[in-house]
Amino acid sequence: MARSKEFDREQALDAAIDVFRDHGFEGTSTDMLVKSMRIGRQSLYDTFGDKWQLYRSAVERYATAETHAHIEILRREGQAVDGIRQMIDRVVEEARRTCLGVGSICEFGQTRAELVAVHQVADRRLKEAMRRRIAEAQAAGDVVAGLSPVEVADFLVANFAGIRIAARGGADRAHLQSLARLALRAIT
Amino acid sequence: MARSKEFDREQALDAAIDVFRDHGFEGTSTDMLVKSMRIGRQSLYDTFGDKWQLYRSAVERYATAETHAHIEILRREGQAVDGIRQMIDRVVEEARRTCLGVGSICEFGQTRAELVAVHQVADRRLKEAMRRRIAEAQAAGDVVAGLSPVEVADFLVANFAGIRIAARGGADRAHLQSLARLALRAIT
DNA sequence: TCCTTTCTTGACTAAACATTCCAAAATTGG
DNA sequence: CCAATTTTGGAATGTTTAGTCAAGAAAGGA
Repeated sequence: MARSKEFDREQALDAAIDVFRDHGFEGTSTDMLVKSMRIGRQSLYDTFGDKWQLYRSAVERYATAETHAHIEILRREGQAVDGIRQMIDRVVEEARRTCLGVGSICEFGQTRAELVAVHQVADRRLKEAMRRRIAEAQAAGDVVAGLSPVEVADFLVANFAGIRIAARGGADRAHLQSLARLALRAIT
Repeated sequence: MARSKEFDREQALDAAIDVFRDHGFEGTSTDMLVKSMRIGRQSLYDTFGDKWQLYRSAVERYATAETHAHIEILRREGQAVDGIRQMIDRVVEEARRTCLGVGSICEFGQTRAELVAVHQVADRRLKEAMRRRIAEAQAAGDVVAGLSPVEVADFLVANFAGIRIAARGGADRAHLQSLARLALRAIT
């Protein structure tokens, strides 16, 4: 069991994630992090190395959690197409909070190998699960059969990003729901 | 006519746009700007005010040019649906270069009223032109009649962002073309 | 030619920054 | 209750930053 004195590493990381989501890497200072994480400056450096490693850890943790949440909801429903629908609905519902994945890709593109690796792992995991579920939905006649599951998964993920950017730009819920509806329309 | 000694303000702004596209606002230093723009430090402050005003001017100029390019290609073809198709193709073709519009929305969201205003103007102009062309395509039977032109325009713009993020994340041309194809499929 | 205006250059300031150091306080295991 | 371990917060360090200043070079007009 964890000692009570030591601060909760994952809880602190979650606080860091919140800050990075709102301000990006360059827009976040170590002071902001220390205050939000409610740990001493030295603890931050002892536990996470430096600002960059903390950011990398935050992105990794976020990507893992987000991927897991996606996959979980995707598989929850009996009918594959319902799982897909609920996955999109969830993106709409959560879109008000900035996505750290989108943020880090926007900020760094492919310039940091460490980040690219994190994104690749999450991307592969998510899309593999999606492809299986899409094929299932195709077999059930709920998703158009002429499209490859790979294409469909890529398209949906791109639309997640599109919905999130629209939300960050100020689009309201109805607007986002309309985007989701049309994305779904493309594949059914 | 412009004097020959004075540097070209718009040319310098274009150079600034290039830097901001790649590194964002926070990731760009005034040194980087001065070097890329090939003007003296003092000239930068005299001409553009400060780093933030320069950024705002860059985003505004970029948004205006990008909107204009979109609309121009949208209207070039005789058939409305062909204009729409070519507009999407252009996004795919240019997607390798980071979009400053997407970048600034990602970095600042709605936190800076000055930026929100710039984006709103561009957004309104582009979508108005798109709605007209979409209605035209619907009348010709090339775009599904059951959808409102407003919805379709919003959907396409969101997919532009999705395609651009995918490209920034490393997707190759074939991947982007597939995204474009599916987006078009949703509305035809 | 001289004068005015504009651009450049490099040095400068002052603040913010990430990171390290240190000593005190807190917490735990024994 | 003691000793080892951690956490903390403030001070210190050295770098980077945005922005200013002042002297000089280039150009154009008279």
